[in-house]
Amino acid sequence: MKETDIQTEDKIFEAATRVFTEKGFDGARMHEIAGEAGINKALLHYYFRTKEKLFDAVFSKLAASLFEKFTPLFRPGMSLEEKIRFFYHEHISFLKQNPQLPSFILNELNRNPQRIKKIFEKADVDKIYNMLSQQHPKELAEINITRESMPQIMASIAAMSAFPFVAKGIIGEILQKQGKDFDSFIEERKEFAPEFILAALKNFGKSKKSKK
Amino acid sequence: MKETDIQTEDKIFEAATRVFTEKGFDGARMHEIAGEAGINKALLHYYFRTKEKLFDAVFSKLAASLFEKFTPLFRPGMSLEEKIRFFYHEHISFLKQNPQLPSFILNELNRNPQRIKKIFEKADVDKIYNMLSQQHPKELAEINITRESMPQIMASIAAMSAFPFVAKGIIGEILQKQGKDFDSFIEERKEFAPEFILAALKNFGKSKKSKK
DNA sequence: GTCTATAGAAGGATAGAC
DNA sequence: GTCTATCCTTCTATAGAC
Repeated sequence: MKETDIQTEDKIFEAATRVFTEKGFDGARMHEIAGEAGINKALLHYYFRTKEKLFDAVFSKLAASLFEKFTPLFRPGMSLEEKIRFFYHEHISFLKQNPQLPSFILNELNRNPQRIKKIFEKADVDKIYNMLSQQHPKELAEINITRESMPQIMASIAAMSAFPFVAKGIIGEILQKQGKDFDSFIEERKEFAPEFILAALKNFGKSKKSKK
Repeated sequence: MKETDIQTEDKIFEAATRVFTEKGFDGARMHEIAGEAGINKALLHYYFRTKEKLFDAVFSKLAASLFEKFTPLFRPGMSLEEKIRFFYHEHISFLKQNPQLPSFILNELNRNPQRIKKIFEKADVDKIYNMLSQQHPKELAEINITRESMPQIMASIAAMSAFPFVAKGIIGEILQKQGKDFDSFIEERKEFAPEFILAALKNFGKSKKSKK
């Protein structure tokens, strides 16, 4: 019966993923998850014991899948500019398939700061800066990216792709009045975001240098 | 007794504001709001009848206060560049005092799309574009802002100030490892955001034009 | 207007049969 | 492993005294 075990556990996990991402921890109901999975409430507890544990399993996996998408930025063999274009293309395509993901993750992370530490021994800006400056020493110097300015720049890069999804409600509504829709806005964004960031970085580097 | 009525109603409203912004609608508990207000659960219902109605009152006011901050962008007498600098300074200062506001508003807006329409008869990008192009015809042309590119640009401008607060959990954690803190990151951002956006707009306009 | 007490519903979790 | 039935707690909301 190992087969069915795994099948059921997976069904539960997928149902929980849907319900939790849509409603959040507080808004999700165990009986709704059971319904989505086509099984019974008691079985949820049989497999995952508590709501909290079920949530943790779902959250950890989703958080990992989200942040994993940043790794291409550190793969060698591409110029910085290529990496940025490639990153946005991949990242936004992924988010388009999972539009509630950024909201969900960022929110639960704000509510439960403890969760952060579990996942983020990795998220060390200094390491990221070291890797980038090894791979792109000239480019970073040219556009004036320093260890100091890294957090501001990284936050801005992430903002360009994640924010539209976090603000999907309003943006969708606004677009609708223009006779446009969210999906084509997002499609455009795959091009717009990297162009915008590259333009900013080029000019930003220049203005900083000329001041000195 | 009108005096005390208003005092109590205000106390409830303020307590509800704190609890709802911190925990969201689903996470908030009426008895916690009552406790925060220093009164009794029954009194909440006496003044606001239901949790839903109390939430609506709080939400409407907060959403209005948040989006109100965008109006300086349409006040005449400033160059576009000055407006952008001024906007970020004011907006980020405001958010620094109310760091959970963007998360709260955007989230509840995603969960309850009906709410949007109540508040946003105003949010019409075309109107905004018309106002801006009347006040800054040359400047807009120079940096190549068109009716078409408005949504992308507006989303990017909003992202630069709102996103750091939405992602406060992670960003704070990452900064901590560098021996920095979120507040000084935000303080820096008042300068960084406008410089970054202005740099992007300048260069973005150029690259688009030179392609044609 | 404000309180105590409580109704009534819903949620998470478990016991026990199959 | 899966189900039904049920316990226990918590939550929103109301009744009724003061």
